Amino acid sequence: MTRDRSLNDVPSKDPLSEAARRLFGYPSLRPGQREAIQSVLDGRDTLAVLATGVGKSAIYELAGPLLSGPTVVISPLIALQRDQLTALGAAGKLMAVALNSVETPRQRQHVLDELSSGDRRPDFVFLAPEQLANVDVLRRVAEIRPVLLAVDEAHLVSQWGPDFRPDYLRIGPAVEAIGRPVMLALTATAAQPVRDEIVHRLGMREPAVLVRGFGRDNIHLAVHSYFTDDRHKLAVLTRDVTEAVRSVGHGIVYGATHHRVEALAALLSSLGLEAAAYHAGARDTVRGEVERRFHEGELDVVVATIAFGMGIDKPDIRWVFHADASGSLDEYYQEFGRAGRDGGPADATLYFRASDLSLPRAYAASTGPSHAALTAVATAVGDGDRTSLGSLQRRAGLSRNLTAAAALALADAGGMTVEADGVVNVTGDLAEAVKVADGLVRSRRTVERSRIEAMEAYAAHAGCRWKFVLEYFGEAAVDRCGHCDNDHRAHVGDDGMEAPRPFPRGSRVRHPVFGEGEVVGYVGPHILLAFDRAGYKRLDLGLVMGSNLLEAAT
DNA sequence: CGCACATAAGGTATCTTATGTGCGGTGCCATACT
Repeated sequence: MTRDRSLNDVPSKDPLSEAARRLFGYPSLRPGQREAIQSVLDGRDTLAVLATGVGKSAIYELAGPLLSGPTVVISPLIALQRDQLTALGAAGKLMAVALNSVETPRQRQHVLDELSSGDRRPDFVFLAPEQLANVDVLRRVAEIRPVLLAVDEAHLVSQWGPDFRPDYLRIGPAVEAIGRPVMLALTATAAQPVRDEIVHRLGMREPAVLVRGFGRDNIHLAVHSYFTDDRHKLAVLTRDVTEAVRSVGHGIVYGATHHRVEALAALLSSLGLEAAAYHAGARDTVRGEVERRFHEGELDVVVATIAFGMGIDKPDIRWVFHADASGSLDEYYQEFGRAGRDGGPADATLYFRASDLSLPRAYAASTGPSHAALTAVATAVGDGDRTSLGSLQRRAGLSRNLTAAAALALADAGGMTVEADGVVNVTGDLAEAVKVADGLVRSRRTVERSRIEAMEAYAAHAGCRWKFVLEYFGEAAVDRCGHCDNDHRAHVGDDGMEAPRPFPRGSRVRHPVFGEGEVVGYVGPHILLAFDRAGYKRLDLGLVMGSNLLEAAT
């Protein structure tokens, strides 16, 4: 018999909040968290796009135990896994383990044994996606019969999967192999095309998609783009950094290359600031020391490449300046979003020159497996119709990742399948599959390139910048946010005339050249579209209206 | 894609301009060495 509490507890406690308090001591749940947990508890695959600071990990921390079974968490960085283990350890009531290459073989074996036969099986298992490629790990994970699989930083499926860390594309098959638990994908940023790719790649079934706002009222957006050359830009940037450190506090400068951030850090140091460089080329001890000093407030500024970010949750970063533009608005949003997490005022300023984008363009041009790699892998399959990724790698003479990326591209092209355990089955004509895969890689490069155009369009935008960002992420926005540079200038951009809006935001349209796509939003005299194949395009509304360039599609 | 740097060419300036080439971001994991 449950005790009737209606008499002494005026509003009856809801079970989620109670579990949150009992298990983790969370005083309350935020709206996004509650909906996502409920969705998972209802047995639905769930994609939660929740802004930084909402506490996404709390969703699987609570949903797993409430489903009364183990949770597998796919996490991209060992450092993040470590943070989560520490947090769960501090809560004290639940058992969490991680499997990664840092553990000694003994520790690793101990964890594996615990999965199979321990007296008490772990409530949480943290893994990088690469671990799922290990058949032993896969088997043991299957044995604990996980009830929930959570993919943290799920946008990486789309961002890193196609070439950098192809194991991100193998999560989908692995989910089937471990008994198809409920899936939960978590991210702080995903524009509509990215959401679609996450759902598709992970093989989520009719997922609930929860999107909390992308707006951050405390962050002021600005772009400076009047520079005569790079020296001029750096002169203005260093002046602004000095001023910002003096008047509001510490921040981050993002730069494009190792050499760039080293040089800038040295320059700022020579001006008397506590500045340090951070990039993946530095020794781990140096990187750790920079993180620690920044966290403890010893540094005025960290000058960093994109390596500095995930896991940095210092709340009082007052400004994020970009010495070089990011490769996409998605990345830019992630990076500047590290400012002002405490809710206090913060600045996100882009120091822009059009030539900044040449580097991202070069990366975009080389993304995905080359024709040579596709051919090498197709040839390595030979006459046999069943082989493994491991033997393909040896025969093709390519790296593990490139082999996997090429094999997965050939699988997309219908030439083969790649099973969770790495078994490759030929299912079609491989010569044909190479051609199709080439086409798929090319169209991916086109899409990557279009994302750079969106970054460029942001830099050039004369209207409200927040409106531009929010519409990019598929969110309705007011015409003037009041906290960006353009809104502070009088009568710039938006001239008050209502531009015509022939298609609702989010609706499907068809273009004679670019094919089908979705309406992202209306930016000044342009309509911003995300085409399935051609990527982001900004089209002139006058032209669109005048020539019936677009028609509604279903 | 385009910048930085190296080399070559031009014609006689220890120097300018043209042409060529390399290079650039994220991290897992396994394996082969001290």
